[in-house]
Amino acid sequence: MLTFTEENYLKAIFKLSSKKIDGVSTNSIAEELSTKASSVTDMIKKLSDKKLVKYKKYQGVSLTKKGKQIAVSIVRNHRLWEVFLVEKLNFKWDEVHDLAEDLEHINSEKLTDQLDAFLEFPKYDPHGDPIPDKDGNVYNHKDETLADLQKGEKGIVVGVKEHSKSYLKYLESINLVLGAEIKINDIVEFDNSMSISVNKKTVNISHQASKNLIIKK
Amino acid sequence: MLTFTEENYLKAIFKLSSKKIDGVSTNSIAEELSTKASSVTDMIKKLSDKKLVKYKKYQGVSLTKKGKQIAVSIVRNHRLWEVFLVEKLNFKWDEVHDLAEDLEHINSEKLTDQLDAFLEFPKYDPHGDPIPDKDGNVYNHKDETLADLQKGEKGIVVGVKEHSKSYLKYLESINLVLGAEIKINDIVEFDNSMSISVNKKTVNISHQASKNLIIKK
DNA sequence: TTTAATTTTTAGATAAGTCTAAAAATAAGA
DNA sequence: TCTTATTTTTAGACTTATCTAAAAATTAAA
Repeated sequence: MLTFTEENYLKAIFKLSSKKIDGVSTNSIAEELSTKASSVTDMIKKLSDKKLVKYKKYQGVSLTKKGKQIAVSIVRNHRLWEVFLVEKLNFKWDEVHDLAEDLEHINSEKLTDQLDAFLEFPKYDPHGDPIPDKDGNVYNHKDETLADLQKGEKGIVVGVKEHSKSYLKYLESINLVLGAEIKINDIVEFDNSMSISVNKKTVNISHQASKNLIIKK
Repeated sequence: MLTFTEENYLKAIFKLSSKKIDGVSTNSIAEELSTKASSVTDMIKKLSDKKLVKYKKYQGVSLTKKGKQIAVSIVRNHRLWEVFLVEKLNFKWDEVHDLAEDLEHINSEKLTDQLDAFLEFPKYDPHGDPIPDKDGNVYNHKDETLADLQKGEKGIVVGVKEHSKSYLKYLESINLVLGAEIKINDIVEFDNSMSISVNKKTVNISHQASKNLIIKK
């Protein structure tokens, strides 16, 4: 059995791995977990002893098959709990992350599978992130964002690339929730801000905001 | 914020307090938590510093108002999660304890209250133990057990005093579940075992088993 | 390619929770 | 009451996860 902390390291390495092909750096893990590089080195040695990560000094780190399995199952837990909190307990999409961070560490395959069934096997969490299936397969959205659309094009909101409370609250306030239909009215060339239509209302949205909204055409 | 361990100590002291009027002994806490008396002494000092327990050397320990509040809220969490696991996720009553031991430590008043509402404000957990309300009030069953009934009397199963897997499984195998109606056919004077009727079937039950089954006449 | 900057690792310390073994206090028995 | 037995506490040590500060390795720049 792994500690809470060990599991969080695996999850962090998994998250960072998806962005980089080669080994993940000590520093990036430290930043992801708000800790120090020296602490990361210590922990990586431990995870390496347990054959959960591949590690060579100064060369970065990557997950072994076993380590990846564990990381994915934690992500699966996390996202299923988020669905539960939003769908069943009426939480808002900006309120569930911290609770799911705790709930994800409750390790019981039966619990996870029963929860999955109870929620009727959801494919995505409340932020549009894909929920890994029982075998650990994850089907990510294509990385097309609102910022990639041209004037006149239409799209549907399917996810977010930024999960901060403030961003999520902002999106909700202008009805940019999952499933919302968007039409691009205009793009300001100067700062790439957009005038868009959502729910028959027109709003302006900054580039900073539009490039974090995942869209399906 | 308290650690997992600190919370477990408070819960243990709360449990033991309900059986004794004066201070709870170091040894009994050690036994309850499967740890050593010396560890208990150390932790009690810490909890005392935090004003969660009243403690005088060699005189045992008792919860302060604040300590009791925390303990009760953990018990509330525990029992609500047990209801969730049984009612919503189809767990058996002998499978939920360990999971609830983990889930109970997720501290969020909102989570607890929303869960309570989602479950439609249950009064008892799957073992018949009362669920403390939001204000910390607990309404225990009268301590009348099957062993207290006389020949010819009838009763309804409302709870158990022993929570082991083996006992719970055994009860279920003879249909002695919450709500079951029992009639005492006969009592063997020699060993106080009983012949009883449940669901129109007749079974024999030992004194050891009957004295742990809480009954309402 | 040699020096400078950055990243990573080591060394040594700290805090939490635990343990064993021994000392101190309390309770029980003759 | 005095001695023995039991309970509780103290002392010192260990483990896990963390930190700071300094050393080592790698990368970047002149």
